[in-house]
Amino acid sequence: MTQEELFKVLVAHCKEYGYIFPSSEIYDGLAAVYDYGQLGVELKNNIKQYWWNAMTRLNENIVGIDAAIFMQPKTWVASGHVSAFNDPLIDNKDSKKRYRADVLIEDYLAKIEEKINKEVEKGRRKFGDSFDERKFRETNPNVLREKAHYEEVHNRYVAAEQANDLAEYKQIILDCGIVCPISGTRNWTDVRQFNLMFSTQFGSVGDDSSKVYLRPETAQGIFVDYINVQKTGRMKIPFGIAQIGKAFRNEVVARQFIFRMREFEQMEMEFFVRPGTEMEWFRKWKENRMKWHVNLGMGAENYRFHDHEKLAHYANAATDIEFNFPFGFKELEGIHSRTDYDLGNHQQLSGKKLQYFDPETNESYVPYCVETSIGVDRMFLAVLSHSYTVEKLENGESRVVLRLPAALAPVKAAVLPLIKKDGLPEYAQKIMDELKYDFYCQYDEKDSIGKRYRRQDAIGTPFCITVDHETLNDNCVTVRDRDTMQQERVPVAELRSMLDRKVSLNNLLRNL
RNA sequence: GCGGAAAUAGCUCAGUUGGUAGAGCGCAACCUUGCCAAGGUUGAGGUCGCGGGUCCGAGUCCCGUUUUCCGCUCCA
Repeated sequence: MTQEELFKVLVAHCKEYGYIFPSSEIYDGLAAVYDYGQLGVELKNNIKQYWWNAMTRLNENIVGIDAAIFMQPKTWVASGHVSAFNDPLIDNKDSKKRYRADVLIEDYLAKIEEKINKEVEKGRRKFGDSFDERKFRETNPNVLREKAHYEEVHNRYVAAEQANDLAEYKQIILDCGIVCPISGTRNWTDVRQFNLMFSTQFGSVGDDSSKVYLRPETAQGIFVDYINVQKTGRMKIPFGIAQIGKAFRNEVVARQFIFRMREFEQMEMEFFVRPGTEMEWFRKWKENRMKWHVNLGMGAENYRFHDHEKLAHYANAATDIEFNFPFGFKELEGIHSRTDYDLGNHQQLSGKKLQYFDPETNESYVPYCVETSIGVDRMFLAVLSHSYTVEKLENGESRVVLRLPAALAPVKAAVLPLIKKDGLPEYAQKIMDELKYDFYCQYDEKDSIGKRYRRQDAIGTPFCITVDHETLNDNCVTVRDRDTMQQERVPVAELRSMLDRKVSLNNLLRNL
């Protein structure tokens, strides 16, 4: 099976077994929006819990918050999202290429400047030492013509930008005869606004002043709450704030199943440090986060770092942890050294002091910040795509099995009476009642035992507990392992401790 | 947003030159059944993605539209 085929089969498997459904499917769905089904939500919750506990329980200096999705709109001015997430885009119908309309016009303006400079250079060569550049610029007819044109276009462009007049953008492009660099034609579509932030009306009577955004990242909730947490939690630098929550981006193209969705969930931790120590912490968190991933046992070779060479304006170091997805190595988690960009901007725009007095150095400063940011949905996809296997058995049949890390598996154990009579179902039900407080278990008495094993394999249940006639005498059950299909006889009284050892999240955390 | 492909039962799919909607698996009930997708009986489940058009008649032909996949494009 090729990787591409595997991906398709995986999507079908997710739907068939209640992991992931297309959202609102009875109404033909909604592009790139998915729902987590009855098993998907369990796996997702386990992933979140593994992360949350690793952050907040294993690190005494990291606490969690849950900030609101709605935030005061100024937040997104300070963060840079309002300017960075708004693009007027235009397509060339011949080359099928898409451009930012403002960039096309700016490039055109730059070309006029170039022309003017060339004229000036020509003049300089012509007149030699007696060349008066200022006078030349003010009198040369070619320069004056180009300059007038530049100013006209520039003024129209600035006006269009301020008024956000998309039709005017297009008119400028047409009037200037700007062509597509690829096709060389002027066959343009209309200019459309692509706002990557979702907005909605706050309050039931809507006007522009009540427009709010759905947060495009959870991090800003941490930054605006920074001072509250630091003061009320008596936090000493270095310390971190962790958060799990939904974020929303109106992606131009959202694809590849749950890899890029318009509504997605992030697990972010912002670690605040003394300026100058951020690279040390950046390295520590790189190491720490990789350890968290590898600890799941999905193979260290399936992860790699990808250091950013081109850094975002807020960062002085950045790396991705990439995972080997069915469609190649892709970003799973980002680790960024964000300097004091966010807190600094919030301090400036809000006018509230966001400084920390460091008793060790006796100085006040805006802390620097190292961020770890992972997509829950991407993590889910990584776990699921890695776990899905089709296995050839000795008898020639094939078996579909989800080799999920046991601590993340939705159902930890299935309790199965070998047959549906002779008191076996009743005994099995008693075992269910014993285990259900600690582990999510499923009871199943329908169909042959073999079929029930396969059903549990398909949803990734690590263990099947089978009650047979002998159980009634010796109080022992058969425990069948999902991966090896090996069976072992275990006293009923020891089931709980056995499961705790093999499938509990705490045990996984202990290995970190 | 552009180009290509696709959409029929819960799932995977068949459906001939346009002529009464099909299979396997799954699901429910009962019987049978002693460890790796057993067998039997019965049953439920489809306005063929949606909307128009052509035709005596459309799952099938034409147009539009929605969603998905692949490729561009975009990507804090």
